[in-house]
Amino acid sequence: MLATRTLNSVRTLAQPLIAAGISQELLQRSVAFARRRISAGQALYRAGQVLRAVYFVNAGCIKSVLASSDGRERVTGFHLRGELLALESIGAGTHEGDALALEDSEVWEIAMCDLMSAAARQPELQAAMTLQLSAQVRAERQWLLSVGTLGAEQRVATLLLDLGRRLHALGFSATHFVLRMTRAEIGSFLNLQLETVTRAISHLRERGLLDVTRREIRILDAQALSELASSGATAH
Amino acid sequence: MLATRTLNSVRTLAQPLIAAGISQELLQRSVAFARRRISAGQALYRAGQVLRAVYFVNAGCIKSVLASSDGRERVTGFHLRGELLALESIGAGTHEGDALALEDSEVWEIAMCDLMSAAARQPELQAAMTLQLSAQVRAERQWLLSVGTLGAEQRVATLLLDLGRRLHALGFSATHFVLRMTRAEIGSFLNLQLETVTRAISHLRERGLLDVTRREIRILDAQALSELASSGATAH
DNA sequence: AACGGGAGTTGATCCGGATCAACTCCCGAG
DNA sequence: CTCGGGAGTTGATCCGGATCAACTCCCGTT
Repeated sequence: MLATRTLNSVRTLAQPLIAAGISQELLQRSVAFARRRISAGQALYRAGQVLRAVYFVNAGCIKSVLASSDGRERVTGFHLRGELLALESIGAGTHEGDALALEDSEVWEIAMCDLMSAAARQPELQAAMTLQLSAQVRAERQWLLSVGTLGAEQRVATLLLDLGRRLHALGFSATHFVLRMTRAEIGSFLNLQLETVTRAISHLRERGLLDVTRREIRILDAQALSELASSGATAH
Repeated sequence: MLATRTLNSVRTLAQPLIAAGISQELLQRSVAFARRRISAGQALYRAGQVLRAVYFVNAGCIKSVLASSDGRERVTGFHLRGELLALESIGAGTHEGDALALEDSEVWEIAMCDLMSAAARQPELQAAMTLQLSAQVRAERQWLLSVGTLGAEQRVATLLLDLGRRLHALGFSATHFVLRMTRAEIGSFLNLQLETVTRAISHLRERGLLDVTRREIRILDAQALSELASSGATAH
């Protein structure tokens, strides 16, 4: 089955390691790590905690959340297998945000001190980290552009297509999957209210682009969806 | 004169090198670079061009712009002395966006091949790049949070305070400066229309927090301004 | 089986900022 | 000096999404 590739230059919203140059294999032979299971709803780490490790998501789905001192808060990403968490907190000493498991998940915990010494020994690992981070900056910028430019429906469509694409890259169906997050979490990520997310999804369903039952999504017309997602900037 | 420090934990919107660990001095002795002058309005580089160098801003003001294939476009940053440009395009091979001088500026051009070989020789330079990039990711996230959470006036206030803070760090006044960018460029950065920027500034003036004459800004009550900037999320 | 509660849906209304439309002001070119 | 045009300001109106308010539905408990 061929990937339902979008035609336009939509970049992926998160940055899987493989694309960025840190192969899982390079990690495995370069540094020691410990497997760790987190059950749904549990925190992998919290904002402000001392940065002791970075985490490779091996299974499940993790959301990262950034909160400001005065209570404002936003989901900054949904992370699937193959993504690296907390790397951006290197240099800060503490975690910048929370990471919560949306379902039972497994991560590989890579102790900071091991990572640092391995990176010092192995220049290609250090270089891979640089690549990984620069790709993350690019993804973040692209996302900022999308959120700022697209209307509510377009943002939702973009997210659904992106999730499908990422799941497909992991061997799952790109068009039929189950959301691991609530409407509120989607809204927080897309900078929309949960009602608006619901309405956008409903509208996409009415137009025959999707089939939806609670969290279960079936993309019926990926082509049309991706055209919608990148169509004229209705701004907001 | 003491810095008009904001009380809350506002992070700087851009990431000066010094804070992130690449000292200017480390750069100077590690790699060769060429001085290059760009006059106002000229491009330092354009999206899609092959990434031949990264640039250290030594004087002036440079804006970076990200555009999507379908015409949407956003200013992603205003860069002053001490900032490094195009680092996030490492690994992409080509520049992700345009960089335009907002006034006559000087940059130090660091050829990619030199940077790469220097980084391979000097682990601390490679590590510094990692730090720089991770700080950039954090700044980007913080900004995403702000733009998504704050109302128009709060965003404008945040930007003005931030510019003041950064200028102050360079030895200039934090409260009296001249904007190098148009209202439209500010709007593009803040995800607002230019009229909205104008109105926000006017309103801040009416409330006695600012004194404004075209591009000349005088912050009269930094305290109140910073309280406003971080006050309750009126969302948008 | 009844209950309770979180998640999702849908409708009505409101509002912040976008959009459209004149203006003014300043600056640079001839 | 005059002229032209880009930048900024201000007002009027519109609209997308926020907000408020019922609902329904599903699932897990007791």
